[in-house]
Amino acid sequence: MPLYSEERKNRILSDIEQHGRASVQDLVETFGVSESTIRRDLNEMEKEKLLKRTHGGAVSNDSVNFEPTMIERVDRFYQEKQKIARKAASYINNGDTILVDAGTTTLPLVEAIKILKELTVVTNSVVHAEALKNSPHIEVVVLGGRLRHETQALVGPITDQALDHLHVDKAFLGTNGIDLSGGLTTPNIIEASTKRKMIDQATEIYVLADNSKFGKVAFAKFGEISDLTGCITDGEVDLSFVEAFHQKNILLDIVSQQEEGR
Amino acid sequence: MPLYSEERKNRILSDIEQHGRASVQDLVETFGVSESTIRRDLNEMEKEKLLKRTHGGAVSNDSVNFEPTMIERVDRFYQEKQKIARKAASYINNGDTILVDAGTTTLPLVEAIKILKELTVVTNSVVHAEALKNSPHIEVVVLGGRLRHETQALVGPITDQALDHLHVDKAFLGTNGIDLSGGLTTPNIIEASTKRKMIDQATEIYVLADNSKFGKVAFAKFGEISDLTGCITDGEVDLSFVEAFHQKNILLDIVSQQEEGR
DNA sequence: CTGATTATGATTGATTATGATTATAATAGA
DNA sequence: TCTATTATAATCATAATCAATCATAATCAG
Repeated sequence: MPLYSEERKNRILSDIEQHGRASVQDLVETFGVSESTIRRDLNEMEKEKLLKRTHGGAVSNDSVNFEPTMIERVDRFYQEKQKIARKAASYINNGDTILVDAGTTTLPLVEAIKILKELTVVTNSVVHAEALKNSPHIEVVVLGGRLRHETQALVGPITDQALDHLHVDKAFLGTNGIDLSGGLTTPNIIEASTKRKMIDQATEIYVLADNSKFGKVAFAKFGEISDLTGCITDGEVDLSFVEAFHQKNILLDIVSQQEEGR
Repeated sequence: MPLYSEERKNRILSDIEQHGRASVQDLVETFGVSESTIRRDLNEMEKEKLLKRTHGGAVSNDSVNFEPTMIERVDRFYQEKQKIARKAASYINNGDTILVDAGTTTLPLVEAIKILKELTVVTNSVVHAEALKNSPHIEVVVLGGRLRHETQALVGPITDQALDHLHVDKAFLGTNGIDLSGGLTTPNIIEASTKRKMIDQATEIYVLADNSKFGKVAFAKFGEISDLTGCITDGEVDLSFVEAFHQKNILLDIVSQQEEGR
C-alpha cells in the first residue's frame, strides 16, 4: 500500500531529524518512489523551513540538532548499516513475526520495516521499541530483562525466559565477530546467552554484520555459522567465507559498497 | 442498514485513529457509499480539525504530530505531577527495589529518583526505561510484553509472567479512577490485569493520583483501596476519602497546591 | 398535503501526484 | 585546470483524485 505524500514527508523528516541527513538515493530506495518525487518533497519541506536542502539530499535544519560531531559519530557507518538493513528488510514479508536483536546495526532495520503492515516485531532493545512506538500497524513485543547501560539491550534470565514462550519466523541478529572456526561471538557472556536463545526460537536466522566483523572472534560464543539461514553484509568479503557459506548452503548477501557524499 | 452520517463519521474517525490513515476507496467499500459522500465527510472532519486530509484519503491528526500531543498530554498537569512525584520519591530509600508503573503521572518519579544510589527499578514502560538509561548506578529491569501504542505501556501475558518471578519492596502505580466503592480502575482491561499483578508482587503499594481521579470509576478494576499502603495526591480531597483512608489506616499524602512559585 | 431542507450519488472538467525525459548545473577525479 | 559523473530543475504526459454542480430521494415543518 503506497504512502500518502503527507506520510512520506513526515517520515523523511523524522529520518533526517534522527540521523542529521538523508540522501535522495536512499530515500528513493526506502520509499520506492522516483527521484522527482523525493526532490519535490525535499524542496517543499525546505520552503517550510523544515530542513535544509543539499546536493544529493538534505540535512536537518533543527537547532535541536546540536553537536555535529555527535551526529558524525553516530553516522560513522550509517550508510553501510542503512544498506545492510534495507537488504535485510527485503527478506521480511507482511504478516511475518520477526525478532530484532538490539544493536546499532539492527536499528536501521526497524526504521526500514516501518512501511510494512501486519508485522509482529519482537525485540530486546528499548531503543528499537521506541523507534516503533508510532507505528500503530506494527505489533511490538518487548522482551523484558535487565537493561545493560552499555548497549541499551535487555538481557538476563527474564529475557531468556520470555523467549522461552515465543517462536518467530525470522530472527535478525547483530554480532561482534563472525569467523569460520570461531563462529559467532560477542564480548558479553550474558548477551551471548540471550542471542543463543534467539537462535533457538527462530525458524530462520539472519546475521547483519558489516565487513569489519569478518574474521573477528570475541569472548563469548553464541552460535556457529551453520546455525544461520543467511548473513547480510557489505563490501569485500574474503573468498574463504564465500566458499564456506556456499558449501554449507548458507545465504551470503553482499550489498555493494558504492559510497556517496562526504 | 444505512448509517446516519454522524455515525459513519464517528466510525471513519475511529478507524483513522486506530490505523493512522484511511483511503477514500477503502471507506467507500467499508460503508457502501459513494466517493462524494466520503469526501464530504472527510472534508467536514478536516474543518473540525479531527483529521488531516491527503490526496486519496486522510491521516490521523494525532499521529502526524504525535510528539507535540504527547508532550502536551504530559504537560497538562505537569506542575502537579511533578510535586506528587517528588513527594512519592521521598518514600524511596537507597537500596530499595521498586516497581514503577507506566504512565504520565509516574514519569516524573523516575526523573526524581535519578539522584538516588543503589536502586533497582522495575518498570513496564519503555519511556521510563529510556529516561533511566544514562543512570549507571540504577539497575533497570524492564518487564517484557506487548507495547500498547496508546499508553506506551508493556502489557499482556508476557508482562504478567515476568512479574511472577519478581518481588519488590515498593510499587508506585498510576490510576484513572479511585473511588471508595469502585476501588482502583483503569479504562483498559489488559492494563488492569498487569496493575493487579503489580499489587500482588509488592510489599508496599502506593498510588499516585492527582485530585481529578478521585470519585472516578473507569471500566476495569485492578484493586481495592484497602490494597494500598498509601496514596499521594494534590489539591482538595473530599472529606469522605480522608476519613475512609484514616479508618483503614492507609496513608493519604496530600501535597499542597500552591507550594513553590510559578 | 406542499414546499423546504438534507443527504446522497452521478457527472465532468479541474487539480494533484507522480514518473519519465532532457538540458543544465554542481561535484569529483585526473 | 579539464573532463566525467552525478544531481538538478524544468517540462511534459498520464493516471488518480478532486471540487463543483446538478438531480434525486428521503425527511421534516407547517
